[in-house]
Amino acid sequence: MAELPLPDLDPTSDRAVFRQIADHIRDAIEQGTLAEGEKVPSEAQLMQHYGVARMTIRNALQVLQGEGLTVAEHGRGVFVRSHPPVRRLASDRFARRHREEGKAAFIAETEGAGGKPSVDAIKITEEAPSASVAALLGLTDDAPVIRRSRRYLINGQPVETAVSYIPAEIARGTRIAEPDSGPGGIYARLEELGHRLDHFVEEIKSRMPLRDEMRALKLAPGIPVFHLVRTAYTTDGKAVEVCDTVISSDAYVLSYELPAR
Amino acid sequence: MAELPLPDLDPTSDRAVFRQIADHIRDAIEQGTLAEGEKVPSEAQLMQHYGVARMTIRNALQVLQGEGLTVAEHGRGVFVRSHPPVRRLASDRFARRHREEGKAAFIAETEGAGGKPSVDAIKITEEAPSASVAALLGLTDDAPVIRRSRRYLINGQPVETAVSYIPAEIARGTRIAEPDSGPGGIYARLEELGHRLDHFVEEIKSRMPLRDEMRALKLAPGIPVFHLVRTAYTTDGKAVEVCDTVISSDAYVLSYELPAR
DNA sequence: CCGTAATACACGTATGTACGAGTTGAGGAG
DNA sequence: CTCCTCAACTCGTACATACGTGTATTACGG
Repeated sequence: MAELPLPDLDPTSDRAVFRQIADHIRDAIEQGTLAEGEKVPSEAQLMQHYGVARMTIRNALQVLQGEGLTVAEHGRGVFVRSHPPVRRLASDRFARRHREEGKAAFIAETEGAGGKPSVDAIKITEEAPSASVAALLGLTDDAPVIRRSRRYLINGQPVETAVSYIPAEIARGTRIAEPDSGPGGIYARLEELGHRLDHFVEEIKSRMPLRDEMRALKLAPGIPVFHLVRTAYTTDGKAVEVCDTVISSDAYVLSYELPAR
Repeated sequence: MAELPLPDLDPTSDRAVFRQIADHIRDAIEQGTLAEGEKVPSEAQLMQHYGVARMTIRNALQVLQGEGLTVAEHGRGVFVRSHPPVRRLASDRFARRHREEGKAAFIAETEGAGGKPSVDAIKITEEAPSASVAALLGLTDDAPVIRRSRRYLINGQPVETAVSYIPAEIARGTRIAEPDSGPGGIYARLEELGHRLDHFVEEIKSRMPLRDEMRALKLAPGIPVFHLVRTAYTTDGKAVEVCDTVISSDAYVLSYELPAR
């Protein structure tokens, strides 16, 4: 094992021992002494080095894991998280010119960046919308919606789950209610149906994933998600779609261009 | 103490005991049985209820804390996190019409939402930019920048830290290099100096806060941050400012409007 | 030479104990 | 009645121990 030069504890410090240890390892990571993917000394080694109990070491390691700096692999060790190549989700990804090329936004964007896109777990149902979706779509209580849920993967790695809601009055019986929505995706279909799209509004939250999201996106502990809700408006000001997506925050950087006017 | 009806453990389950306990409490929170701000049963009570060791209870509580669902208060108990009123950070906040009203974006926006804005810890220095800032500003190696760092608070609660970088060639000796940048903020000053702003590009990451950020924003464990880097471009395509901000994710929802064209 | 079984090592889960430190409320002193 | 002290309760930190489960290496037998 390559010797990692860790400082000794400062017994005069007020700072808890396990925090001091976490600080030492964090510093080593931030300064590159411990490189990405490299193995952090084992619990036993750290116990020996610092002369403390295992619980203290585990507390320290848990701090780092909660910060998303390390991942523990059962039976193998604790490793410095390697940050996967981050993709940029650009604000013009729904521009009509892309749609007219016949590809859905995700496919076009991923292939353009040299990745192999795939879509997974497509489920389509018709149901009553939640209160918040109904409000965004401007629907009355009992108007049903078509619900399209699916999962996006890049090179087999899940990166995003998405659920679209379209008023059933618009989508029922059209290709929007089929698993394969055809070239250009559902936005192309909506325009063909005479709903000329004018703009989108995206609302972005950041939070820790729920249990299900952690599973669906194969997220390591300490990795938050973007929760993005996009509403599509037509030129006559009507909302025709709401898309609720959860995006792994280490797969993407979001990018927006804003006019200064 | 109001009795919280928690299920018993399932001894046949593969799921670790502390995870089962975390699941029970999480369910109670999600179903509203445990309301926001309410006290989770104490460690001693949970030990008694489940008949397990304290470490097992603490592991369970730590899971929930890592998910941002609860906060522990030393000497008082563990409480269901209450989500503060979330504010919307709109994409038109830097529109010229706002600037011309003579208020900086943050002040105008916060007062509009009925909060008391304040700004804190203003520090201005001149220094050599980091490689990434230099690249965004299109500067050569040794061209210095003016660095304006500050912290924004709403009703005394810190919500955002921001650091702006402006080429020293532009800002040196102007009001941009003073603590009070005057009405309309530095964007107003830049336009007065003949740098007519055309558009901004914002890049958004989501991640767990670093130690310093956690302190500066008074963040509870389990709360991620937005890391937003905005670059301001003039009509002749030159970058004149880079603003690097870290925003508490439970203070804000970001909102953007995108054209469909 | 190869496959398999034993082994060492890694983290995961759980028990029990002890003491420290912040908060709160009850009860006694003034 | 008020103030203060103290006890009780809370979470925070740290120790010691034991066993489970997954991984990788080594040694041995075929």
